[in-house]
Amino acid sequence: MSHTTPPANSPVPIDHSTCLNEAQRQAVESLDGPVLVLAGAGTGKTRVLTTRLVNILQRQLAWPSQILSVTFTNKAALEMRHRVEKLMQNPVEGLWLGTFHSLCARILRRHAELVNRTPDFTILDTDDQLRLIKQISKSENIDEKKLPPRMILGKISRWKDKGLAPAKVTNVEYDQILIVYKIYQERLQVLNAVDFGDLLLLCLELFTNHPDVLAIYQDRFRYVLVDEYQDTNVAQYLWLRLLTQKNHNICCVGDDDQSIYGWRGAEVTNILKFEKDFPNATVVRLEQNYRSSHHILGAASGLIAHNRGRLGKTLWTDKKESSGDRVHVCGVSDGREEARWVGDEIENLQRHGTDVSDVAILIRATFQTREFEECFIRLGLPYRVIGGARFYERREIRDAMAYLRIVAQPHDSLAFERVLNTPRRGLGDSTLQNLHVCAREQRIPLLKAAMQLIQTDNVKGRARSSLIQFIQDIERWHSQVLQKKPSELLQIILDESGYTTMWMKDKAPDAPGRLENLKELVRALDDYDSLHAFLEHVSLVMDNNRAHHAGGISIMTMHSAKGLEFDTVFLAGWEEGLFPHARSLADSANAGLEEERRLAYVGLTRAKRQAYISFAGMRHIHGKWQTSIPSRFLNELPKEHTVIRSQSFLDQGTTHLQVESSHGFDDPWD
DNA sequence: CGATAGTTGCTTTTT
DNA sequence: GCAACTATCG
Repeated sequence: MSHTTPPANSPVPIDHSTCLNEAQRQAVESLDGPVLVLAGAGTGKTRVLTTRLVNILQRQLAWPSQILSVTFTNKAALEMRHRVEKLMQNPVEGLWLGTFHSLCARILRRHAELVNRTPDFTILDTDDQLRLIKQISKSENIDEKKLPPRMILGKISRWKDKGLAPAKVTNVEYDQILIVYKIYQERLQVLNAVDFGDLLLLCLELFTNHPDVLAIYQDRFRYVLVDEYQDTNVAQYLWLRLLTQKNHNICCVGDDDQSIYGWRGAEVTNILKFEKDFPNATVVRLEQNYRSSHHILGAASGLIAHNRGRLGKTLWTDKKESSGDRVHVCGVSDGREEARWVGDEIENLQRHGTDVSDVAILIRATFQTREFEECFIRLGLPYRVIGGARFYERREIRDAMAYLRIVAQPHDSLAFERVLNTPRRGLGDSTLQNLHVCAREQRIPLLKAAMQLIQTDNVKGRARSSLIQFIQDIERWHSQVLQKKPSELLQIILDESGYTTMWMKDKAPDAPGRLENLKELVRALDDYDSLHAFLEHVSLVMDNNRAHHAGGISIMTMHSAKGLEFDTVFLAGWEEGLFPHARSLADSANAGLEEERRLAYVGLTRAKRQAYISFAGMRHIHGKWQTSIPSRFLNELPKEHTVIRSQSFLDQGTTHLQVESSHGFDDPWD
């Protein structure tokens, strides 16, 4: 067969015959009732979903705005829209296409008053959340050693993932955390803010408490489509169930073997019990893989077969055994050598005509990017880090963002607090305490409290004049929000507040870099006409697609590689402790291990033609050298699909890797 | 209040 | 190896 999989970003007309048999095709195209497409990696799940979407549009069964399509990332949503428009040969206006979070935010803003917010509520990020939790912990006299804020936040987030508001939590075991949860929710309401979990939780509450509102959306969305269903959590499941109760036209696609977000509250059980939850559901199973070569598929299948508790699929391909090489496994001495080996291999591929933008390096943890970056810069290889060290999480960017927030939304107390004394203007802890007391007593935002305090003489001396100045500044900038372009306004704020000066005077080695980043932010703001649009974009999308259009080798975590495919894939750092990660083994029997194995499966199946796996004998972690032993996953790869390659230091004595492979891969230092 | 030096603890993965 | 917190002094 001459079937070839088109690159993810170049849509082609859908060839139904290659993806689906006749019965399956009918199920997908009949468009009536619930459908679950259960399929393995590389079987074209997203294409099936697109087919259905285009079918609905072409048959004009529904207006675009009557279709709700949920994808896992905003990037995937954009891509899907792009494909649909290509196939429809027209822009499609009004289609509701996005992530659960962005779609919920859209609904919530329309009914904000019903969840005790105003339509311009702020969406908090992790940093803001932690700050709040810390404040509450302190005022409740909770020992941060025994109950770290991170852990409290984690627990609260899990509750939200399950759709549990404080009143619904029954687990007495965590009574202290529950108290914090209650206060936290109250504080969010006062702040006119929501966090990520709230977007779903509040939307769920909105639907349950206001049947009239729910009815609007049930009528509106005649068709609902969901991608990556195995990664939905309970809240998302409940949300979908409410929405589809009327029309029952839900179509989900997913693969239980690719469920890798359990730590974030995703429930594989959602996909396992689909038929029970949506009666009369048609289940379509796709098992022919169109992506990977024979050996890659064999290696991945052999690996995932070690998991219990899966629906069980046998992926097959009609690609010939000769169509590709075995998976190469290579041991190296340390992280630096690993990077050099990968760099050498890529240069080799380049010489044989491979385009490096078809090559990806997939890693377990983000710190692994560094050595590859250093090496590729030295070799002059073009690369891009995807996800990685996030731009919007850097301190200077967050400070600048806080300035924009307080100027755009004067009630945003968290932003106010962040920049009150940044740069230093003599408004320290005591002034802040003062403001907090005043704000809490009258239930007003900090900025309002500040305005009141300067009318009285509760604040004296230098602090007083500083505060007056600061308030005047904010008011002036606020009055310019609609007049100036967002990028100009930011430049004005940064200069007038003394923020730029602060970093220019700073003699720390990273200060110039931070100034660069601020410039970059001003540049990014140029693409937006409204400050509010930008702030919404940042809180929901958060991804940094600056490097998006540049080609080059992609470096990313296996988690962010989900849904993508590459000609050649390097999987680095297959060592016990790193992959499977030590922390994932600690909890819940072998559930953590199985999720790691699924992650390995996801990683391997990203490759179309060639996969390389490497492991290092030592790694430089936390400034200390640590020896490591090869990952157990290496032993689980069927031997007939792998080939072991040795590298420099291993050359002399390490053919024993092969000889003793019945015992597995030994620690090269043994 | 702010600057500085010293101390801790941490890094799994992300919408 | 770094960032974020803490103690101490001016």
